[in-house]
Amino acid sequence: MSAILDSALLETAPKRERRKQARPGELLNAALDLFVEKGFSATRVEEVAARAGVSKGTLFLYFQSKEDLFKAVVRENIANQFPAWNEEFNTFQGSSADMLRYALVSWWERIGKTRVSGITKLVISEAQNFPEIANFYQAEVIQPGNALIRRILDRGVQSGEFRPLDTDQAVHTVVAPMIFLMMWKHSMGACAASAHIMDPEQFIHMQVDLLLYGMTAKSKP
Amino acid sequence: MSAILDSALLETAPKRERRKQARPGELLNAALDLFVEKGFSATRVEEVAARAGVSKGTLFLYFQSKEDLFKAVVRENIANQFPAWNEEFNTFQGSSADMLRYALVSWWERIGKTRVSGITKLVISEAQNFPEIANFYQAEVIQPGNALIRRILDRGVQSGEFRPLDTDQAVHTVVAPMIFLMMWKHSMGACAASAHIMDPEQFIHMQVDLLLYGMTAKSKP
Amino acid sequence: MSAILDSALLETAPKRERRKQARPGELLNAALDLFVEKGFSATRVEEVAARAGVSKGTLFLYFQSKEDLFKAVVRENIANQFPAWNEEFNTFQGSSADMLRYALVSWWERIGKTRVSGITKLVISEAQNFPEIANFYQAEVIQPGNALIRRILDRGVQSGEFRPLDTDQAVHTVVAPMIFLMMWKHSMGACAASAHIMDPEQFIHMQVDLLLYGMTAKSKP
Amino acid sequence: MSAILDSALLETAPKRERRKQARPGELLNAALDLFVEKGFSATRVEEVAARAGVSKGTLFLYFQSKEDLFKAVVRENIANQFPAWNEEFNTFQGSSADMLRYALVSWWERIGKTRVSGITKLVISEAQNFPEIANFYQAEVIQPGNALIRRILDRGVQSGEFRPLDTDQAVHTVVAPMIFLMMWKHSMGACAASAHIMDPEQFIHMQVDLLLYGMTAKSKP
DNA sequence: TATGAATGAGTCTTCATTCAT
DNA sequence: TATGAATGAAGACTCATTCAT
Repeated sequence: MSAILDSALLETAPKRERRKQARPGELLNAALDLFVEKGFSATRVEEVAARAGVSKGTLFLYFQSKEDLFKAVVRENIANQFPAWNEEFNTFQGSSADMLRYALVSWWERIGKTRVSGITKLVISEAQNFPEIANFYQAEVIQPGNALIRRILDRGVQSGEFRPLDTDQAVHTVVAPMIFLMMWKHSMGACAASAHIMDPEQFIHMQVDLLLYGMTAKSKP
Repeated sequence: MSAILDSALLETAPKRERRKQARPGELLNAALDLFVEKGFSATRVEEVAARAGVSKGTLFLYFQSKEDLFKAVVRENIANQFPAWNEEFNTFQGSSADMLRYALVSWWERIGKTRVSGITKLVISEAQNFPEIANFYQAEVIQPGNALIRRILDRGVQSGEFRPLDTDQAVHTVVAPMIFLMMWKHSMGACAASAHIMDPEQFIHMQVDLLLYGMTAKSKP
Repeated sequence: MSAILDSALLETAPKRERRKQARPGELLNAALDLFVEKGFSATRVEEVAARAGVSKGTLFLYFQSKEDLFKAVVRENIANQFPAWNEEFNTFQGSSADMLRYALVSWWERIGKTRVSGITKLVISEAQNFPEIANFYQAEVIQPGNALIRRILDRGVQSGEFRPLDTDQAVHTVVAPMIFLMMWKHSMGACAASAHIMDPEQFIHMQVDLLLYGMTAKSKP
Repeated sequence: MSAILDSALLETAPKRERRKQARPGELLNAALDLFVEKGFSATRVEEVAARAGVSKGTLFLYFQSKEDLFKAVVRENIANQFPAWNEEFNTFQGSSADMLRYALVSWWERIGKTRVSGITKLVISEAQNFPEIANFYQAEVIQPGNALIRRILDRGVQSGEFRPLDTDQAVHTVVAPMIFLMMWKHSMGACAASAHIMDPEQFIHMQVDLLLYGMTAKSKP
């Protein structure tokens, strides 16, 4: 079939295609791509809409504002995962050391290695210019995430597996390397020259080793 | 004649004249503050001018564009330091191991711990949206910086102090932790909760120890 | 058959059917509320539809445009009353003075004191921005209304009860206070502080007294 | 000189004419025109700018927002007159009856008969949709205006010229007809057919007569 | 050199109206 | 008939850059 015929036929295709429930998902997907690629401020809602194959107005049918769109992206891709994680942790069988390692490794699988981790880089980069977003992220991601980690640490302390810890503080020691990984991946890691010099999985295991060594030793964390 | 010498000499000039000559410096200083605080895109040239005590139009007398202003900030604060470093390295007396440690420690003193390190965070955060800036930074900072480090490594290899290395690659291993430190400082490090969990000087010495261990060992870098 | 009779008959029809038939009426009712509350321009068709319990699309099934909806509101609530008034006036028994008083008092009862009077305020407030609406209102409300009043005046003049008058002009003298009342009610009258300083019924009777005095006196109107 | 030469010469005229301090005044003047003609909501800032002979951006150089522009129009044309009025009232020689008449007549001369009175119609028409404007107008125009009138009434009561009054309430009785005049002028009065049926000056004097009659009589206000 | 007035392209957001189902 | 998804033109406001003085 010739290109001419093709385009002629396509002319008759419905211009207003309706995909109903699919739309929000397509928009969220496009938004995730662009937010990760360009950041919050530099992402144009019109481009998000275009990438999702809809007009600008359609986006505002599903999301009240650009900020709202961003929050939805965060909820869809990160915050929504917390209940499942909570569930997993409730039923986890094994030592707290294994649990910590499992948590970080599976975080890497589900978040860190995917484009979703770009969201964290974005928030860190632009939080100062968008306080509302910073607060939202703090409340919906950072606090629940920290709580999840603290549960593991508390579990280990209570079982005597870990030595007594200020778990509120120790949480940061666990989380910091993960944040570093995300920053790395979406900045220097995106640069060909630097990409190979760190293996994330290896890095995570090394961090876990370090952490466990510190938390089982008798000295301060 | 360096800007630093300039301003020193002009201290004695009549105030009006001195201010005139000092304008670019004041603008660069204000720009550095604001770029570090808000990023490139979110910094308003008008605010830079206001903070320097001049009008918006005056800024464009000295700098052709916002991008040009940014480049000048980079040159003034980073690129300009390379000749001095080169000089120091030419005359450095001591082992290459000492030289490497000295390089990283003095980098921390002169760049890393100052607000200048915020520029690197900015570039990493926004490079994707401003390719021209990325290229400029690559050419004027990253490449000279890497060259400087490679000189140390080459020196060590040639003297037999270090084992044979692909120094082009090894450079990244040296630089990456420094970049990490800057990202940390200007993102998580700015957050009170995370600030205390890492001591930069200690971190640098640890990294140097690791690097030297790796580079003097018989295994691959 | 009038809309009122329609809805009375349909009371006994099955609920679903009745609702179907009732749709335009519900829309007109909601539209009247919102037009009066917010004005023409600031009223959102979507809100009208929502208040009528239907979707935005349904509204456009019954009314071609927002303007058309407005015209229907005017017809339903004002213009439709003219035939009945005409009928009443045809069969009115009594002096023309009584007739004039009756006309104004019953206008107050049926229009002035109800939310319908808000329409007049709206038209006066926004006519300049919507010439089409201004023309429509002129043709469908003002002219028939004036004609109605002129009939009374002509009747009085012909019977010798009133002195010879340029009734085209005199009509304005009769109508102006009614318009004032509507403006008052929907602007200053809505303000608590001013609400009590005028009693509409009293005002109307006073106006009628004045008018009759003027029209029966020997001097110019 | 031919049209061609003319336009050729005009090509060389500066496109960016600078009139400095004149700008805000020109913008306020254009804004007053358009606000009165179209109302607040329907007035486009771009059109205001165009009428003032400047670009959209220039308007925002002088006024932070459309609302701010409107407030400036009100201040410039109405609120600014209160100090002068206060001064006049402080030094007024004569009876309080004369003073009241003088106040209303000079109000008509300076406000009522000018396009400025259109602002009051606008506020009354759109207050419901712009609460911020309503509050502003209440605070900057209505309250000072009422205070001015109350001073006259209080003066008359204290001198015994007027009978004891609840002057807070009586103020509305004085103000209402003025508001009516403005509404009339900018709605029905703008309509050719109704324009002649009321003479504002005559109306004002009649109102004053009525008021004075009521306030000097022994009955309730 | 220094100013600051002026510009206009670009951005988010709204809403009457259309159309496939 | 009824829906509600989709559109796109329009509007307020921003800001890097230019230019007359």
